[in-house]
Amino acid sequence: MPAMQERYDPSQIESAAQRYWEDHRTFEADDRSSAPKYYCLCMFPYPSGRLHMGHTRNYTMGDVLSRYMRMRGYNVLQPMGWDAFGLPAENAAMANGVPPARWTWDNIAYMRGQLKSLGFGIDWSRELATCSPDYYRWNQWLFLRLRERGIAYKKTGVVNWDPVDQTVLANEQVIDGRGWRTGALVEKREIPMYYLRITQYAEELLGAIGGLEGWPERVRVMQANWIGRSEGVNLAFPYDIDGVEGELRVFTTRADTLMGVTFVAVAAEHPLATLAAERDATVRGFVEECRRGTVMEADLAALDKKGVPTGLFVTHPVTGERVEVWVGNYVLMAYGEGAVMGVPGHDERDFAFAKKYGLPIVQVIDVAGQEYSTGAWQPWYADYGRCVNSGRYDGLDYQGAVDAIAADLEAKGLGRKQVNWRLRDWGISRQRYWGCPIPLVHCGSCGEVPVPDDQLPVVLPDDLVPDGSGNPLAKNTSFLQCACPACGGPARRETDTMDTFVDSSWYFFRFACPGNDQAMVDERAAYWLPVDQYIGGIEHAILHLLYARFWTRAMRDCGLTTVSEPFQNLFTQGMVLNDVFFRRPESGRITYFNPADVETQFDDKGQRIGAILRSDGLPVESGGVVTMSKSKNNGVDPQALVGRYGADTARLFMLFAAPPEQTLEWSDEGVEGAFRFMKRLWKAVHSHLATGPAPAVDAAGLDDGQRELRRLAHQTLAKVTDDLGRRRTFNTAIAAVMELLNAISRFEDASPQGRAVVQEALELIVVMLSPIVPHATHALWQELGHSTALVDERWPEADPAALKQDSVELVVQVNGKLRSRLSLPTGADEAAAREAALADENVRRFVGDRPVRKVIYVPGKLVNVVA
RNA sequence: GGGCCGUUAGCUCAGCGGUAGAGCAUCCGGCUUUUAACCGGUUGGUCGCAGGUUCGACCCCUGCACGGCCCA
Repeated sequence: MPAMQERYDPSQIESAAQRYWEDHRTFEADDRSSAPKYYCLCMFPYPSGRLHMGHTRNYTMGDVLSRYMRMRGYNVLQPMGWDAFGLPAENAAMANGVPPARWTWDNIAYMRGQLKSLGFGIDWSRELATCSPDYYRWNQWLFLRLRERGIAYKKTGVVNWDPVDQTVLANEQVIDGRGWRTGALVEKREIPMYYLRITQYAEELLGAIGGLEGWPERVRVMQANWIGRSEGVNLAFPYDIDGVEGELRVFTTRADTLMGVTFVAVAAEHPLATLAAERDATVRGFVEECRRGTVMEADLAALDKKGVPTGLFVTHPVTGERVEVWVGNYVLMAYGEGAVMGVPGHDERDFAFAKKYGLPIVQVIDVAGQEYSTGAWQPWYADYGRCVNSGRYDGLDYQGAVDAIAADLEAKGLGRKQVNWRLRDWGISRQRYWGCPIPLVHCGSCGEVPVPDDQLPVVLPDDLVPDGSGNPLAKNTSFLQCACPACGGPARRETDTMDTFVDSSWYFFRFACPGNDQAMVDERAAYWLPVDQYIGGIEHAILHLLYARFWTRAMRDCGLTTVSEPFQNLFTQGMVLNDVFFRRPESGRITYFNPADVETQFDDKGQRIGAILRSDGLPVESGGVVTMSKSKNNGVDPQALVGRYGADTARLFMLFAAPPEQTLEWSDEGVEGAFRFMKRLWKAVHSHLATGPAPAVDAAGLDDGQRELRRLAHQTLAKVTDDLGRRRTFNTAIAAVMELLNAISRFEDASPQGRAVVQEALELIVVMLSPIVPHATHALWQELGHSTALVDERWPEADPAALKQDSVELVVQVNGKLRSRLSLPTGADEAAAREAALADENVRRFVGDRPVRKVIYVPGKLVNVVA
């Protein structure tokens, strides 16, 4: 072997290591193995053109776990693919006149190269793209199975309609109620769409959250809130308006407050609101205003509560009194019955509403020891208590009142107990081109006909260029025209495509069985699923994960898998932030400058005092630290980083700079620091080797200094093992290795055993860092005299003998304050510790004349003398 | 409006009932035919605020303040 390069040269080291892994097909996973399997999956990217730092961070974490588990002896699968359908490709097509397909495949090719340059241990033989017919044919196939089972069904839904472009807009294409291209006021339109009956699984999806022990608590809470089960009473306020009889239905979780109802409020789209709007211009104006307003709960909650009376009255189901109907801007048609009962005495929102419009407020719940006043809202008004002013329900508690009222309503046919869900069925139709075609045909004589399985896939033409005016599929006769599969007559294909969340709801199954053109999944999926570790951004905590959990169950009920929960463990990594710099000219638009072009200025204490643009030397304003984004021009290009410092430095910095679950603030100094560490490591090995081969460690013959370094090395191994394996805190693992390397450089013992201990410690460092900086460690392992490839090594165990200490230092406190330290032999008992502590000069001084009341002893840690 | 998370050295973070630590930055000193340099040392902390529990609280509890993330 040629002598080791003194200089750390990442580009040469990294291409050599990557070539080795590729030549040896190191990361191609075995579909059957006697070793336990480990399926490590990162959320696949949308092929937007370039990897951003968030991807890089995500995939680095997945790679560390994959490589670590591989060294623990697992049969590891780490695949990668592309979430390749979606709107950005259509936007790019419009901007550049290039078909979405070509744009997408070009992006994939580039980004694949980026991922390879970062050295991720991915099994590329399983790569998939959701825009490929081999993949999406199974979307279509399963859709047809779900349709047969009544899980997929058709009903009308509301879409955003741009009247100028004559096209349907996605929610993100509507900005302040206007179309993003035309600026025209967007209208709501009702059109037929396909839905998946996810609500049929609501109970199961909710109940199973309790079993997701490997998921972050906050994600579980978010999912539970999203599904939103609530128990209550569905009840009716009958009415007779101009001889037309009907019932206004409401759902309430607080039926115990029914006797406190002083009004009811309905959504702007509610039939009674429509009726009132026909007769009253004020109502009509208000309804219009509401329709343009938000449907987001977050906005609703912060909204100024507004309403107008309709002049219509309904009958209270218990008292028979007249109750006026209001239209409220805070009532959602899509939730519950689109109407709520107004109980201003015990609902904060209703209270504010009643105050604003001078509606009566009645106390009907009493909480012991509390004084009720209609003057101002008190938080306890919403608490459970006993009924008052409620006639025959007086004195009942919450459950008693709900039971009694529900029973009375049921007897009258005016209500019953009900479980209500916030979750709604999943609308999957998109009036867009670049997506998976919905495999249906419309025939004049047979109606809607499914495409037979043997004619799947319905292939999306890949040469169309959308122009913004509607779905190009609807104008493409070669796609549109077809023969009816039932009667053979002329028919028209469905032009709606599927929501891209469908594509990502099962890609993890397909990674397990690539290449199967006969079935959606096969027995290989049974081997690999469920995913052992799923890693991705918190922004997918709700929709993607919920849809995947649902789709997996749908596949299960079609007999395709026995798995119900696709993701055993979930890890959500934090986002990557960076400084924002800008100038705002007196007139004109704000301009953002990339932090790479800005120089930060410090005073002589190192405090940041300002920043200037390099190109003109003039100051720029700082906008704080926010998520990297195109709009703020504060992204850092992973490729530039790899080119300048190498993949290992990029990986090291991203893992070291912040705990995995927290946000990471970009710092060029931090990157430099990581690079210096790589050089230091390289040099430490080089200078150690320069003095010739080291003998084996003779554990029994070490002096104190040697034993101490060896103990630190094994302690570090124990910590890093725990940090990578259990705690998943890569930053602390790296910090511990840094400390060990510092200790090695301070260790000046050129004796044979001194050098043996250094050799062992350096080898441990190289092994411990290998999942994190795999390229440099691959090279260093061989420099340290091994003919094996580091990636195929087993993870070592800390030697218990090396960890043992002869003596322990005990902290001695008097009344909880540190006053002294003791060194005692390992295994000294309480009596010895107590005796030594009480004999200590400092302890005696602080205890003084007072009698010792108590001595607290924590073995191996401390003695606390209470006087 | 609600839910969740955070607040420890100038910065980024460890520590989660028992000695307040690391990396980076600063400063000082070396080394160097410096130019993607390196080495040694130094400085730096009412652990957000106020109560409570405890022999003992950065750590547990309560309240408050500030910041972040999420809510078709």
